[in-house]
Amino acid sequence: MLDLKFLRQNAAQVQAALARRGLDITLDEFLQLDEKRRRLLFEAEQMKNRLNTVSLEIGRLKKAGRDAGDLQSRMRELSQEIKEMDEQVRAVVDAQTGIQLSLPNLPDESVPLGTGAEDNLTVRAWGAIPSFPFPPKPHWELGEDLGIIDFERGAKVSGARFSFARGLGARLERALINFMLDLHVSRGYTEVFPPFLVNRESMTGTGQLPKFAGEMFRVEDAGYYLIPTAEVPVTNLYRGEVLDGARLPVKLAAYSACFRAEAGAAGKDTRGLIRQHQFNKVELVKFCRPEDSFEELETLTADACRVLESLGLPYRVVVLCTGDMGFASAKTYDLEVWLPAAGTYREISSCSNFGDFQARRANIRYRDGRGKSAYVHTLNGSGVAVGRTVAAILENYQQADGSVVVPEALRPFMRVDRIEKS
RNA sequence: GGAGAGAUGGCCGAGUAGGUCGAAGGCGGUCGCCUGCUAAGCGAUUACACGGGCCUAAACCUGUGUCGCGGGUUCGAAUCCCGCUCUCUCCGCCA
Repeated sequence: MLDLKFLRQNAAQVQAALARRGLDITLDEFLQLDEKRRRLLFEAEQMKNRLNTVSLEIGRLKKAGRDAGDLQSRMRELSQEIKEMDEQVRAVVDAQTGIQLSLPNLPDESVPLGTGAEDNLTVRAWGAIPSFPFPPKPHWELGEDLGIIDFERGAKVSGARFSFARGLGARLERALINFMLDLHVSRGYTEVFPPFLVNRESMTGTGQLPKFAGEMFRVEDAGYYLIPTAEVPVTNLYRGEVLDGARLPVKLAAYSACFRAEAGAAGKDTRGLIRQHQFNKVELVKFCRPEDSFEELETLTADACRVLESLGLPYRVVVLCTGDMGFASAKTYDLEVWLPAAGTYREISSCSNFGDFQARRANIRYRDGRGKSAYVHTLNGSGVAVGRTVAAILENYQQADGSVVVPEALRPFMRVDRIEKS
């Protein structure tokens, strides 16, 4: 959410920034509502002031044993008028807040201009792209042949975009989660295990609601939402709180299952682990001082890169252009891992600085010893998506005989050197 | 699921026969004084949001709202009534 006063005073600048995102949004209606709101508010407040003043007077008169019936009946009328006025104010505020909540964050000036994924810029690449003396198989074939991933029964038991992991496949999921969490904890993150269902307020706090209801699963009766990422519960951990400035930055690492409806992705990535309704992910979340957030984004991204480097998976880092960035983000780096069978890089992590956009929605502030409180800046990034890591390991470490070598760093967790058909 | 108790400022905790209560007192914080240093002591100060004064910002003054959330009664509600949420205790059930 953008600041009310900022919107009021810098409407042109905001419109220009949104235009960089490819959005043709005018703030005219918002500004008109704002003016109307202030006008009505002022009127309502004056009426209330009169009511309060006279009510005190009535109290005094009564105490003195004098009659105040006339004043009382007049105030009864005023009280009714105030009620109607409040009704009007509320309608205007709701309309204005609705617009405010639907405006995306402004891209940082360092973000390249563009309209879509093709305009993202590669920042750097790491690792040698492997060459195979045989045609590399896609991970779903490897997984099925090895008997470690079962897509068919996933579809039977649940539906399309669900799967079972089995045997060493299941152990691989668990190993990756433990490996990633251990790595991040060793770099100063505190491990958190969050709820997977959250309420509406939390989804609004991080920006999924009200705009993106269609992308999430919801528990009908209870009204809970299934989290699309641990970002939601972990960022909302401090919703409505004032953090001790001396404790910043707060760095948290959380494993969670993630649930996404993938509406609108019909026909995309229908095979394999790339786009499932449920997948595992380890997420990094930071709360920091405003002046530190862009530096924290760099280190957060580096922390995500470290996972891929430790696993020996070739990847590149791209900075998302203005047209491809997420709703709440001011700047985003995607990590893309190399998938040999497709011969392309695929997103495996997305690291974003949200500035105070989420903090304002979720009302997360900090305070130093004395002085006023201010909104923190929030950041998060995958560290990293587990399902896609499984896919990358299977494809990059496959052998001519169909077996898969286990990356060195994972062996303490897997307790085998190689995954073979059993 | 059944029975009961509760929710007040950064924290603890007063306040219910409705009327200067944004809220006593304490702790903590900040500033000043005192002190060779520390401890202790003394004085002051210490919620947030949104408006108006104000042309941009700060400071300041002023108004409105906020005592879990939402309604209601009343000229007037932290105090009375209704609904909801959450917390705690006991019983039952359960991984």
